[in-house]
Amino acid sequence: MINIKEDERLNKLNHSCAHLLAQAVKHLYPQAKFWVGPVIDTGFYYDIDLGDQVVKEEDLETIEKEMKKISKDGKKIIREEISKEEALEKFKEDPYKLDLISRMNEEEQIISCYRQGDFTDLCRGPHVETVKEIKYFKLLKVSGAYWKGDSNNKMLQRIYGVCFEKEEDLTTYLEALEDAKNRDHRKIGKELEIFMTDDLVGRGLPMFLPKGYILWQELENYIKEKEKELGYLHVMTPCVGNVELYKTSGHWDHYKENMFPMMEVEGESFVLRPMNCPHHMMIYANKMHSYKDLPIRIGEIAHDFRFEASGALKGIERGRHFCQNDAHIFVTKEQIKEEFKNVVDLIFDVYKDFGITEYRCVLSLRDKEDKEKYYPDDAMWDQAENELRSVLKEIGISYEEEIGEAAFYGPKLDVNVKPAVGNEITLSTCQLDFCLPQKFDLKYVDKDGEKKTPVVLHRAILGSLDRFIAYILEETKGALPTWLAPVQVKVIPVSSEYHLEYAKEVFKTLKKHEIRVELDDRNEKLGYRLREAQTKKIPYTLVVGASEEEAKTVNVRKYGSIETEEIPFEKFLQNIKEEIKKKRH
RNA sequence: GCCGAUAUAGUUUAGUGGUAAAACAGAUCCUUGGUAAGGAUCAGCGGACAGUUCAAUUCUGUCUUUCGGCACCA
Repeated sequence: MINIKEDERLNKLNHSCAHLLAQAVKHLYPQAKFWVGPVIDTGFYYDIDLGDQVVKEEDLETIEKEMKKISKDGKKIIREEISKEEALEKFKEDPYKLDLISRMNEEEQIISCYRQGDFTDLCRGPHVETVKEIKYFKLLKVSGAYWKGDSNNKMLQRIYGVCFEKEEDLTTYLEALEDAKNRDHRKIGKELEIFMTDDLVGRGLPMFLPKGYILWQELENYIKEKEKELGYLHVMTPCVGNVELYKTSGHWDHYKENMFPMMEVEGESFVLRPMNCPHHMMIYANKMHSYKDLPIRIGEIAHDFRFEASGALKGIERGRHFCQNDAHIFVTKEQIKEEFKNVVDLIFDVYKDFGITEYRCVLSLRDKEDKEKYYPDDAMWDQAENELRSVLKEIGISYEEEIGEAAFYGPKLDVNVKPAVGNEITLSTCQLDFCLPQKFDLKYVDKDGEKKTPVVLHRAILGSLDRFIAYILEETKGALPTWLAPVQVKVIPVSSEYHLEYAKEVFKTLKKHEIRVELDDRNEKLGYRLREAQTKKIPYTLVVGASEEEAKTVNVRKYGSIETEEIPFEKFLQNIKEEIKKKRH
């Protein structure tokens, strides 16, 4: 989909459209005060304070009409420059504008405004020449948005829209939005019976259905195999822990808001764990380690529970229970660089297998000013941040640094992707931690016989299995690669009366070779049964009738293709087994 | 959590101040077929709790769910 912010002409057009929106809103709601109206990747929005009034979805049409009216009127958009003093005087009734002016650089004494007819807005520009050029636009949605993005602040009204040069571009864009909705994992997950939710079970607590659990197990086995090859040791730990465990780790202080409330039983207090780092710390502490043992890599497909804000829940992409593909790697300070590189290599090795090519790497660093959130050890932080940075540079992946995004215990690398609908999500993460090992007083005996504290790398490659499944459902639109498909082959006898025996033979042989196969011997028309195999996105459909029975062949149709091929059954069996074994994109 | 919307059959949707419709899926029967929907019959529905009303699925309120955003985040 086109990125509007990065296209020079569209950027200008959308920015001007935001002004047009503001002008229309001012006509309809004279009390309106305006905050900012930036261009974003998907169009533009404007944040507006309407006092006690609220814009509803049904009002968008009225606003659009007013915008069209102003556009037709065709006023010129005129740039005006005034001094800072003049601006302060001109907008003295408008606290939002005053805020914007006061945030400008000391040196900036000249302030530019754009005027169109009866409306003037503070703005750097650039804009199109006249409002007449703003013709093919649509207001998409309205919502609340906190002023300056801070939930302690007042909530303003945000109206989203998009504008194009040509009508057909707008139509194409709106169709693409619809298309994205059809790719949404919540829709596909329901259609293909991957997972379900139920009010009675509870909000944000999805359940995997038989077909979904097959997918789940394949992914679990896949990643565990990879990890085993790399020297990971897998463990299993309980989902409930004594609250003292989390007080020791510091999570109780830093993370309580996101945890289910404490359970008090027989004088003891327990919590549902939001993560399993502390459990793995205790596993490390279970015995004395030598420097020769490090790195020690402890992995777990771990069930965790987080009390996510109700508005944040989103199918299996974000629930209150999820399963992390988690591991904690205990290393010496000297090993940080190499092991971090190993993890990054593993991430991209996995991405290659799944054909994931569109992602954004973020190096999350601490905010040096925020003394409260982050573990206070500047030397450690500096060292850690520098080492991660140097590994990323060495490997040569492009990344962005974000200040203040680090975990309280250390800096991290996040790999983010865009879902079909909604904001960017983190798929993989690797976090450096020099804090927990100290809190749990972990030690290893070094060469010189001295006890030293290791450093920990927290990492998740598939992130959470739940989220990863959501992601690949959207990427594949539900047409999963054969090795992941819950049903890999559908066998359809042309006639259940005459060809059933051979069909059963094919079915049984495939089953014996652990191919996930279904036999459709229902008394339905062939076309009907074929259609169903296609809508369920089954990778291979085998039609068998008289000629196939005679020649011991199968008529193969691959999902998404209308071509068919008659090949010896033995050959098909061999091919599919090889394909599944490869597990490659 | 906040702002707004939303809730009808297993699913996707229609409709109504007088107890509800269709398609697909399901069951039974007929149909015996060559690459995306053969036919007939049957069964199945108003998120919860209040209020207004002779009468509420329909109007109002509260709660809950889901969705779009904000904030938060694997």
